[in-house]
Amino acid sequence: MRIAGKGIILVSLNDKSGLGDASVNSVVAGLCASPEGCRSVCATCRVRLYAVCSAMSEDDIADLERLAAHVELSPRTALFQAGDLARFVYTVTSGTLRLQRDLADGRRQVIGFAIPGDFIGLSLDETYQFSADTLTAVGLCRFDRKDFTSLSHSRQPLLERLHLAATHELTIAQDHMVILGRRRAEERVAAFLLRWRDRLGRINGRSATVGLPMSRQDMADHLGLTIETVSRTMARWMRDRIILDVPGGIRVLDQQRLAAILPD
Amino acid sequence: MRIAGKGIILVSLNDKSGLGDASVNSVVAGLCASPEGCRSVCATCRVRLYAVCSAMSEDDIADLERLAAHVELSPRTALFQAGDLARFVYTVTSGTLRLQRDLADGRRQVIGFAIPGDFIGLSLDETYQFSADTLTAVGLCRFDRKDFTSLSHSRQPLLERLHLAATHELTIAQDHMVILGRRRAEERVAAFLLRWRDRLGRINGRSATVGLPMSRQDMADHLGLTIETVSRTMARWMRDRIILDVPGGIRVLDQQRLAAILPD
DNA sequence: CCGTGGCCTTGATCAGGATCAAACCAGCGT
DNA sequence: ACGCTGGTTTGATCCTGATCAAGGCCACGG
Repeated sequence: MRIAGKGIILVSLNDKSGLGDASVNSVVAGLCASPEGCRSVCATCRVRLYAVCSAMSEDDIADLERLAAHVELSPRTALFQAGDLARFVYTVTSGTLRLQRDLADGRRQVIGFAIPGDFIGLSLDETYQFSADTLTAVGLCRFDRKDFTSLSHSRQPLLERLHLAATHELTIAQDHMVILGRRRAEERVAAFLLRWRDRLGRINGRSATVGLPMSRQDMADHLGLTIETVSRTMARWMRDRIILDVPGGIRVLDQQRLAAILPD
Repeated sequence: MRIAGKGIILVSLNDKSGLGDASVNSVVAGLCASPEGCRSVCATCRVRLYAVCSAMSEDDIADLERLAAHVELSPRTALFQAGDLARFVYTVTSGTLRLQRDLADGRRQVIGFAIPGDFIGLSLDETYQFSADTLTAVGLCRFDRKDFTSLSHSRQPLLERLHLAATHELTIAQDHMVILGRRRAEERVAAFLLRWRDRLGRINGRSATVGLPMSRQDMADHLGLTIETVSRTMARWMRDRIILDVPGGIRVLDQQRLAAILPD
């Protein structure tokens, strides 16, 4: 587990699976006793240049830092649930989260996955419109939503950057609508792998090895498929030497053939 | 056809179907000779209170008006195509447009429909990410994209309103992901009818009669279904007296049963 | 009045992916 | 080593919605 800046506390807000690592939690708690998280240090932040914070000048970043608290979460922990009062907004500094909406009868749609640099909590409403859960250990920079909103209204570059992020998200969402509405199963999986690889590449540097911290079920719920269809599709590609199974992910062996599955 | 304010020109930028009404076009052209559209008059604008313009004070609205040109389009006309250089952004003042993305092999995904008050052209990119076509006669308030962007940077309330619009669109898009990814055919059609009714209700006032300016094919391409499935589903509801066929749309007879089709 | 073209509806059949079921596998605690 | 557990793979069968095909309806124009 990565230990950042000054003092970090592990907060396991809502550990559904019982996997919370109480020992690590208590060890680190000695460094920062507040259960509300610790002051963040932008100077050492690894995602500062990617995140919305990049809009802030050296002078202004101090004001942002004053609002920020750093939070670390264990894997498989709920950050918030759809319908919860939206007190906070977040910037992801490390790890991966799953964002999803649920229907009353148990069906899920995974709206997306959040990775370092992503901003979580864009919403008009007083409540969150989706749930967010960690897949891995996750580091977050947390802001009070109301404070953050008023700061964005007094620091225009931040508002501009926020608007940019929202517009970008919208384009992604429309892309995904095409996948869900008009692509066949094989195309959906191929599109997902290629895009996920690109996204990771933008922060880690491009690599044929693609980490997949989400389960097959998560991928299925993201792509509007069943776990069996996702599993069969990828198994076929492994037999065909298009991808290779590696622990915690896959390696793309034949980018050409994978991309060729997608018309347009 | 509605004739607004001072002088209006009908511009048929790219009439694919040959349905452009040349006679009306030339009649109205006498009032405003410029093919680039005419000056807009915000004072008489019917959507001013709903649209992004609502952010502007009485004083500032003059600056917005200076950038605006009013454009009227015939039914079944292309406003822009995906990939075109994004010169303009628009506010819809009347009528309905279809927004869609196309795959190389002819499959379409209708991203959404734009109605009065909607803002079209939110995009990071220099090119449009989707195509926009009129379904009915449409009135638009047109702005040069670059001018509009710089105005929004000097008039913060406009930027805030724009950001609000983008965030709202994002929520709508996420809703639609659930429909496309996890809803069955019948649920998709029910969700569409109920939401479309709500949207129209917000500008026209609530009514059991719901105008459907889009074709069955458009609905199918919006919902990730085929035209036959949409047709069959609605035909069944008509037999069951849940909805009634009226020219140009439907009437909701049994809101209860329609809503009951949707879990959650 | 009839022919034509668009769109919509309806019926028959098909298939892609879902569902059902069982086996597999790795990690983990005992 | 053992058996549990949760996720994954694989196989057999089913079903929803797609596809294929025909016919209906209506607005237009000759």
